[in-house]
Amino acid sequence: MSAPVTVRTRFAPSPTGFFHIGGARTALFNWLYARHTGGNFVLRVEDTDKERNNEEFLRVIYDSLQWLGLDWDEGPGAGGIVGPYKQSERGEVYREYLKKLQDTGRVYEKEDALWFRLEGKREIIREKYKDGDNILDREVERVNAAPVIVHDIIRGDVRRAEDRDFVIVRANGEPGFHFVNVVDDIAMKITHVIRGEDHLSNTSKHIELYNAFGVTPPIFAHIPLILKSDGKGKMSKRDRGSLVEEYRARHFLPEALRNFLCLLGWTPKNGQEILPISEIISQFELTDVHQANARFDEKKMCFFNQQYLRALPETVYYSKAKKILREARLVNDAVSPVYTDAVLALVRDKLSGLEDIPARTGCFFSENYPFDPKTRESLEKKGNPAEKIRRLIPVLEELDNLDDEAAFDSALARVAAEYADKPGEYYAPLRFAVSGVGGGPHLHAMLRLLGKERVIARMRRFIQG
RNA sequence: GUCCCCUUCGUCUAGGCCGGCCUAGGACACCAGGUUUUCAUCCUGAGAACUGGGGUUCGAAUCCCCAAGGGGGCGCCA
Repeated sequence: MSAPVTVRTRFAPSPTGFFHIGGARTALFNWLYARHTGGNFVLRVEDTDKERNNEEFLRVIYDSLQWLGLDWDEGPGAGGIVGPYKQSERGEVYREYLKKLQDTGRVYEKEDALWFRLEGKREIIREKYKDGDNILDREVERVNAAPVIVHDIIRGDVRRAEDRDFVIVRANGEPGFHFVNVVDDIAMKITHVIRGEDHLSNTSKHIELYNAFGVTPPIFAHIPLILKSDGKGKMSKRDRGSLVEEYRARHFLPEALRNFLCLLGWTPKNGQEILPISEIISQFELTDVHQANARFDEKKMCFFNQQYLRALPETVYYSKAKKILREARLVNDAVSPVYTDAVLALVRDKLSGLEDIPARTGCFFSENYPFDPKTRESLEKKGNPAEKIRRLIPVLEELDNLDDEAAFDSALARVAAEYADKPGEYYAPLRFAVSGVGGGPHLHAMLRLLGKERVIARMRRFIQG
């Protein structure tokens, strides 16, 4: 019996671009597994390539992780005993491990860089390789190394042989990815390496390094990739809808995105799709993660967002929605909070997401709302909307107010009867006249909230415009 | 080119390890009806898949082999 070991997972982003969905899902699975096992989730910044790194990208990563609720136990801002957690600050650790590796006699210098030497017979071969879209030809030294086995929780044992030496310290003196990745996972006592399947082929290099260091490799779990919603290949930061910060800017609910991401490559045993994170944490197992890549479906993502929006407590909804209204400059301090709340209550069940709020509520906060040309066109096919509105004005003026729905309906029915129309033909034009759009909340509730004076003024504006 | 991974409805998937309960279930999307005298809400319903070929077996979506297709790697990027 070996002593129980605390699980330590890590997310090791490289701040060379914005934070995309694939990275977020990798972070999420690492986080979930750590939380599930009561282990630690470490954040490590892989910023060895100084040319391509940038503070702003780093900020985006921290913010996005926090927004998604993926808190790290160790890492930048959180401290920890195996730091520092930025590779740019770990030069000493790398020098120490480089020395260890050099002592094994497996390191040699070529063209100012330091290389790791594989063991096996060597031969020079010509091989074809891909450079962008071109297939080119080159001469390389191939090593007939013994295959290594990657013990992968998700894929089983994968055999793969490395066939060429690789760089561990670049000519500019900076240590390279394979080296720092392995060194840090050793030094940080990482027990489970959960990363995208695109790293599976690299893992044989990593195992070679672990073997050279005389260290037992961690447990690997190569998770499936997220493919773009349409077209070929995996999702990349250039694809539309691939950036976490984009969903944040669009006021998606982070819990919804997170829940949706969980389901890309993993399914709860009970089949329930929308479930609280505590439930996901308790059900999450790496052995249940799928092997096949998944395509990102933004429509389903939106559905999740809508479901989470419906379930939001009222006070949370109001406060998030008001923030959006202020940002969109639809309301300011002069607008009554009671009126604002009433508007927000009215539109809530029509929203597919918080991002719809400005469009859905605009007509409640301005008398100069635009008229949607498409709706106008379809109304005009069924008759003359302006004429119908003109007929309604005197009748509505006779009412004391618009609070009584029955009184309003019967007034409208009288007009319809007078012109031998169906009452139903008057509702759509009236909605359009007072809001400028074809859909929206319950018509009567809208009229009541606007009040008789504003409604009639709006009807007049419609006739003139 | 080469190595590695994968392959159930349009998409995400259940089932596969322990072959018969699968005339393959759910979700999103789509389509059709209905309700709401407006509506992007709600309700009901329909269509929609085991990549192909061999094998093993009384019996295969489920096990084995091959092929095809998809994805990824093959950087002094990470």
